[in-house]
This record gives sequence, structure tokens and C-alpha cells, in this order.
Amino acid sequence: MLDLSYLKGDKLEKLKVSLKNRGYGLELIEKVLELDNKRKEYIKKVDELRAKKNEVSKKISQLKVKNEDVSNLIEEAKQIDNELQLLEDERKIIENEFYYYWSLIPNIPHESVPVGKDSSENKIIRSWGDIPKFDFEPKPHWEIAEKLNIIDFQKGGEIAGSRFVVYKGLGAELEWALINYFREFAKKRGYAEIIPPFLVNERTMFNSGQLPKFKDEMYYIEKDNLYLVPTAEVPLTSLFVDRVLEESELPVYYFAYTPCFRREAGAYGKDVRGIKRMHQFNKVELYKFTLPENSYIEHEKMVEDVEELLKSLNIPYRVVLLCTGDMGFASAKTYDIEVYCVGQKEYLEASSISNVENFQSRRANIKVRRKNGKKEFVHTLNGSGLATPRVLISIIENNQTKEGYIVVPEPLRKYLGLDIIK
RNA sequence: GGAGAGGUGGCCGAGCGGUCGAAGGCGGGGGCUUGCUAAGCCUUUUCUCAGGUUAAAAGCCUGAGACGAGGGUUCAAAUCCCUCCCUCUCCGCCA
Repeated sequence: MLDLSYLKGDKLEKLKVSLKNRGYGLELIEKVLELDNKRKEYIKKVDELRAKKNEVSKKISQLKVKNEDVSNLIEEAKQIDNELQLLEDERKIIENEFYYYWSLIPNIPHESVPVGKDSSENKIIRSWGDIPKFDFEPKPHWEIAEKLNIIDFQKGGEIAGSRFVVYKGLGAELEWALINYFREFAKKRGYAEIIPPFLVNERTMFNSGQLPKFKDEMYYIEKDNLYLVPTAEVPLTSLFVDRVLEESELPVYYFAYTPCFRREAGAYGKDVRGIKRMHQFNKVELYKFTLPENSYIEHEKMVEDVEELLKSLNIPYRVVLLCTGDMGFASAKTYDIEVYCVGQKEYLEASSISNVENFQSRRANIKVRRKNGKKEFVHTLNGSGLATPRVLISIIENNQTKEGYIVVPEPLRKYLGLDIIK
């Protein structure tokens, strides 16, 4: 959520440019401005009336001490009260409506973010690694995994539905090997481990920006009013909810493994084969709380962390700077890291690393007390480090052999106790 | 799920119908002191919204609101009543 000062003067112009660059129409901001004006009118009216009432009340208490008659004043106060009641009700409706629309306004992109309409205008920053060559036609991961009996797509469908899979035997072991390797890596890089709840309440979903805009993307348990986490970013954001941190406590680095649950509403028919897009997947998430002035340095450092992780697994990747039109709702600047998969013959997004500045901390009310005593919202950053499915695809496809086996990347061998899956 | 206790400013903790945005302490800021040993003394210190002042911001001024959340009683609520949420203790249930 943005500061309300974006509704005035120069900042309003900035906000309008931001919305345009993100591909939003004018309707939203017009609606917000209209409601803001109405809201201010009501605030003024209500405040004035309340001031009047407070004055009368004060008079009553003063006279009462002297034992004088106050029945006239009480009558007057009652009348003001009637009027006030009506105004306050109307004001509340307007304010709620205003804040609802205001919370649909996305973050302002950082000045270093390229302006563009969609993913075609993202900027490739750098690439690493050689694309493996084969003297046979490489197969897609689902064929290899099915044949080796390490992923059961059929069973996933039977047990839960499409876009769910069952990892079996060495498949499950490989999955855990990846998760544990990611965890170990994050720990080495100075992040502290968290195991958060996998179900969270509405406020927590609001804090990270998932609600109210993306309600349909989430699994919701009506009976208990809880949501399944779509990413560990959600509970991690709320780790310091309603808190004021000391400057000396920052930066804080956290990581958490969680399964991630996404309805993938609107993705029907897209990426249906394999494990590229699923309703449930595993991810280790990196998260930072930083001082505002340090967040962009910390952002670059987080990208570097993930790059090192991919290098250690010898997975070819490229770093992509998302343009304004492709960036997520809460983000001010996002790098995607895409891994190359020979079976798909394309780069797949395996990590998304964002600096959301104070967009989430404002919602979650997380501040830092500066040396001068002033309180300021902290900046938060999040990045996948990493999500398993796309990494798994890359490993299966890039390390396949002619016989349909998978050569296990060196760092994972100690977990599996073998070099090759056959 | 049942019984009880409680939720107050960065923290601890008073207040239990009007003069309370809230005593006191700790912590933080500023200053003074430096013969009674990283001490003492003085002073200051919540946030949000609206309006005014301003080129604008800061600051300042005016008003409103906030003592877990939401309702209610009352001219007036941190203080009384109701509902919900959370924390703690005990009991029950349970991996």
C-alpha cells in the first residue's frame, strides 16, 4: 500500500505515470480520487460537529462541578448527537470504500525499471552457463520422470486433481535433496531458518499484498477463515507485524521452506504437461527486512545469492529485469532468474526476487526507530531461493542420458547416496 | 471444547465515568555537571487523519480520532455492558 501523500501534487502525477506504465487504465485512479474528495468532505463535516459536541460536553462538566443546572445543555448535546450519528455512518461507508480501492493500487516502480508493456520488453541483464548439447534428441522431463517411475502424474490427478503430482521413491528423495540443499545454502549465506504456519489469516494475506486483489488465486478454508500460503513470503512478511524495530536489529535475513498452494485461476490449458505449473509445489524463500537506504544493495546481494546457488548446481540461467508492465503488484523492482531446460528448449522462471520497498511494511505496520527518534517503515525484500519444480525440470532435462537416466548434480549426491538415477 | 486471569504509549506498569493522550519507571533524544568510579542532575520523547500557514517539504497552529477489534449505554468511556480475537493458568481431547 502506498502513502496517501500520493494523492496530492507532484506525487499524484508520479502515481498516474506508474499506473500507466503498469498497463492500468484511468478508471481506478479516477474512482480513488472521487472517493478521496468525498471522504475529505465527510471528515470535515464530522470533525466540526464533533468539536461542537465536545465543547458542550466540557461545559456540562464544568457547570456540574458548581452544581448548576445543565439540562438545556444536555438537550443540545443530544440533538448534535443525532445529527452526528447519521454523518458518521455515511462517512464510514465512504472511508471503507476508499481504502478498498486504495489497496488495489500497485507499488510505484523504481526509476531503474524499464518501461514496457509485457514480458517481451523485459531486459536480459546477464546469462551464465553453457547450454548442454546432446548427440540425441533430448526428451521432456515428464517422459523421463514417468519412465523412471519417480513422478506419478496419473496418481496426482486421481488423488487431488490436475496439476497435482506424486513424487515417488527417488523422485521424492531428489525433491528433498533439493529442498535440503537450498536450506543449507541459505543458512550459509546468513539467513536464519523459519518454519511458519502454512495456513494464515486474512490480515496476514493483506499485509503481503495478496488480499484483496488476488483472492481468487488462493485456497481458502471457509470454516476457519484461513488461507493456504501461496508462498512463504506471506507469513514471513508478518513476522514483525505491528512492531517497531531498533536500527541495530536490521538487516534481518530469514529463509523458510514451505509448500506453496496456488489455484492458478485463469491458467487453464496453459503448461498442462509436466510439473511446470502446479497447484502445490515446494519452495525455499529468502526474505530480508532492511533500512530503506540499503534495500537496493540488499536486493542485488539477494540476486547474487540465488545465482551462486544455481552455479553450484551447474544450471545455465539468465537474470532478467522485469519491465513495468510485467512486474508484480507489490514490487518496486523485480529480477527473475530463469533456468534453461533443454527438453522445453526454453528458459523457465525459477526465481523472482523483488524489492517491495515499504509497500508491505506499511500494510503490516513494521517500522524502524531511527537514531533521531523518528519512526520509519522498513523495506522488505523477497526472493525464491529456490522453487523446486523448475529447477527439477532443468536438472532432469539437462542431465539426461541417452538411456533415459538422470545424472545427479554433484552437490545433491550426498543426500541421495548415488550419482545416477536409473 | 470447559473454567478462570488478562490485553494501556518502544518496553514495564498505574488509572476503573468528566479536569486522561493517559502517573511513575525503563529505554531513546537534547543539555548541564564531572571527585563520590560506563555515575549524577535538568529537560524532552506516541501515532493517524483533516484544515491553516508554505512555492513545496519540514516545522508550527487549529480541530478530530486512536488505551486488542467491533458494537452498545451516557451529554461524557481506557474506565460500565455485549460480541469477537489474542495471550496466560487449570481441566478435557489429541499427533
